[in-house]
Amino acid sequence: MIDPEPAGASEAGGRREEIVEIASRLFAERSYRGVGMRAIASAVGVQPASIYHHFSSKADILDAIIADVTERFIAAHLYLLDPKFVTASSMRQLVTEHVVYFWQHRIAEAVGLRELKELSVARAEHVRRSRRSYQDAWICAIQVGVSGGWLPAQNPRVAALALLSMINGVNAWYREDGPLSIAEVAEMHAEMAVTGLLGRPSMRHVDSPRRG
Amino acid sequence: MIDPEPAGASEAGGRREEIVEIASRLFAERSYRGVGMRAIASAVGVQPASIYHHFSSKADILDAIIADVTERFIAAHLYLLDPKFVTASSMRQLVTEHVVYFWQHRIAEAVGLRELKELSVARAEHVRRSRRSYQDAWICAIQVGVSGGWLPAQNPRVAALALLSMINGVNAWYREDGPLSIAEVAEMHAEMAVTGLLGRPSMRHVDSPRRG
DNA sequence: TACGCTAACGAACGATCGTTAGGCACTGTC
DNA sequence: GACAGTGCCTAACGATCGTTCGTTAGCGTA
Repeated sequence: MIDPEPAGASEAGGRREEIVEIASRLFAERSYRGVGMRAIASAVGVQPASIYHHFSSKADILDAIIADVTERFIAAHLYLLDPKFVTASSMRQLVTEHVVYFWQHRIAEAVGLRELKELSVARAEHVRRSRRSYQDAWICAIQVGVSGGWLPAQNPRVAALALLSMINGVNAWYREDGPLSIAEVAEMHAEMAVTGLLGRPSMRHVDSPRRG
Repeated sequence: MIDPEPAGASEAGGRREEIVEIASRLFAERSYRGVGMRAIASAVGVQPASIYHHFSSKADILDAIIADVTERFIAAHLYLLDPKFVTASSMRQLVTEHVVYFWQHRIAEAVGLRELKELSVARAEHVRRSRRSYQDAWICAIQVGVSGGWLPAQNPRVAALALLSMINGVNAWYREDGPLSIAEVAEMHAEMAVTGLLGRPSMRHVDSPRRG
């Protein structure tokens, strides 16, 4: 039973991964600025100075947390919104996978959402651009559906942003000890999104808004 | 032209209101922990110590920002969800007013959303309870609509939370210099919510979710 | 003139912040 | 057996944090 990583260290990865994992949990709970290097070090079971053997700065830890999580999902799923092949079915699939993925990575996603401004300007802009491309793909896909006559959405841009708010909001209220699995919630959202939010009966009565 | 409040001070209120207004803007931009008393004081045009004549602590300023904004809207609009009188029309009205109100108070709402944990436990719990009662009223109202047969929502709780995520998410993407007024966006959301998200055609095919 | 109140001031308190310097123990390689 | 590299240590750096101190100028009232 001679284990070179006696306690806490989740598995093979080593200290760097362990620091990322622990720091993201702390950042998610108490915010980036609310957690000092001493708190991270103490949670890892190490002295503050030792962290600087694995990361060049505190912001570098935040980088490592946010870096891929957001972009990996987008890069891997953008094809489902390809204007040439998008269908109601592929939209449904994407909504489902989006909800499940975001829940599975909820800690990093929460940090990425909350602490984006703490990143260096270049890094933050990169993440923002990535998100923007995902948004735009959704808008475009819905536009295609409207043009093709199989989606009656009134305003593709507003519909897309409302849809994304809806599915990004799941993490804010879903609890694992509730009556529904995340997969069930995801399917419900796919259903609400594609046949409900985007596919409502086209009675399109645009009455005049109250203020310009 | 002898003005006792020469510069910046928005109007009658006096220093206290001025500090609340400036601090909420700073907190929204750089987060609660990212803004020191010296920064607030400097933005107000005063020495740090002077702020303690108006507030007993930094957290007290945050209290003043978050205190009413969240609860005032809820208290004023909860009647629209009264189970005995709720209709599709009153739901539509509430969604519209919700979106407009939240946009008009977007700075305080952003701070209230982001920095809720920085509040004292009692204060934070009070706000959470208030939000919860609003949520529950929505769930109950949708339930009434389903029972009454005029809302085909599949799961009232999930539908309500999805709806709230959708309308709370507007502030995250809406920009005033875009092509749509906030009133127009609000009306669109009311339309999407009531005739789309909640009122989709009842083809209710509940296929088995992938994972338990 | 004396008092009390308000709103502000400059200066400093102890604590904590992110970070760095320098050294010690261990490991594998020449 | 010397050497470089790794991982961690103790100790401390200067900066900034929220807050408190004692004081003062201005104003209204007795």
